[in-house]
Amino acid sequence: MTNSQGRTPAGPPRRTDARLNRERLVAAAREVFAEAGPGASLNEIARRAGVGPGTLYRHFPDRSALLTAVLADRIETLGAQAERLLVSEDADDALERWLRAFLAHARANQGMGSALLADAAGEAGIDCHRRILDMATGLLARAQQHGTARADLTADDLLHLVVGIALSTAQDERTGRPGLLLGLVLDAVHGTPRRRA
Amino acid sequence: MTNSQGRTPAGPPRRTDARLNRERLVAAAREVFAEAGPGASLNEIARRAGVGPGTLYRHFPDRSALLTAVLADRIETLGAQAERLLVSEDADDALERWLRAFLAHARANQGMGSALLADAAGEAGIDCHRRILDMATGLLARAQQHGTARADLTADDLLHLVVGIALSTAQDERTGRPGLLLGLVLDAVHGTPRRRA
DNA sequence: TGTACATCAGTGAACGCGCGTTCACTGATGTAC
DNA sequence: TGTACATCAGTGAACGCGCGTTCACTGATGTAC
Repeated sequence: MTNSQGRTPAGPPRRTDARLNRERLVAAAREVFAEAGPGASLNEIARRAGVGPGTLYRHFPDRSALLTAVLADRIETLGAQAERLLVSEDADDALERWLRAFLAHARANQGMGSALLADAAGEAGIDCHRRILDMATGLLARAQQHGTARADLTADDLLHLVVGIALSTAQDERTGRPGLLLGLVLDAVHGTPRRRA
Repeated sequence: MTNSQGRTPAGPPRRTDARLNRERLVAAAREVFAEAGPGASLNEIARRAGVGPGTLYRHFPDRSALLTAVLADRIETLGAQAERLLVSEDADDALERWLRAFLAHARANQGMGSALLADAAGEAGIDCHRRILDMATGLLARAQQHGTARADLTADDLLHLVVGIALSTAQDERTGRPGLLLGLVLDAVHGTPRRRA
């Protein structure tokens, strides 16, 4: 109420060691989730962060809170990019660029996809979902109005396809593969629906 | 060597109770894998089959053997369908029908996708992978030669996309969704690649 | 600036749980006569 | 067809493991004076 140095009620903890540990935990979680998927061991994350398991629970009441924290800065990045792209010249190109970025993030964090799509536990998870969906919706709508994207297409469909690519190529070492598959999907996005016989 | 009543060395066990239990285990595994994914508890499967855990291990040395057994009849079905479709009239339609069937199977058995694609443990898993890939390759090649499928497309790409759809819609209750997404992918399959600016 | 103290964060052993897996034993089955 | 037996399958308690989670205690930090 009085001072402002990280004193905001919803902000990070105000003690510096607490904040440091929080950062360590998120960093470790990012690593471990990337390696072992969203079901990775929380104890292992605490271990990797160099703190006791109790510390992890002090900062993050459950797995989904931790997942959300890991996702948060990725989403921040994507959000910034979306804003920039929303005012760019080529609406189709903007959509493509953003989807490629999203794919990269989803691949780097297996949890992203699965956490975002369905049973995204907790309010925070829902919020992530919503923000991603909003970005995609904005870019897609513009590509439909001022570009060549098909009208019969929802952002949700598009995200499902991209997340699918991320999931099905999760253990694929060939780096070009996901981008190639996304290219195929993008062809469908800009093509016209087949005429049914 | 002498008689033929299930005496084949690689065949199912010859005692009738053993065979019955094997069938029960596979049926239970089908259920449980469908519910909990390929990482489901083996003890739970044994429990659901009404046998002791030891019995499960007698029949299936490891999880992948069990997964493979569950997949086997699905693959049998898909294989029969592929043979029929390979001599059907419309090559494009044949590919589409088979992909839709494959998608349904992959969705009904979350394990199918992940087990088939990457770390398909063991020789049997590799074999499943190979068989599926062969079917897809045959149908795609025909659609490329006698239909309208794009030439710059591999069966592996196609399967990745379809498995991606299966994975990303795994917990989706809307039944029409996966088919719709596959429709989009099929549009890309038959469309021409975008001209790059 | 220096000190005392209340508060908040960290610790890590411990718990209960379900998992995969084993193995000594029991029991059912198929076979040979 | 009927019986004796060897073989093979089933049993399920038990083991060790790592998991998620808790909590009584310790210690560091920021604040007030």
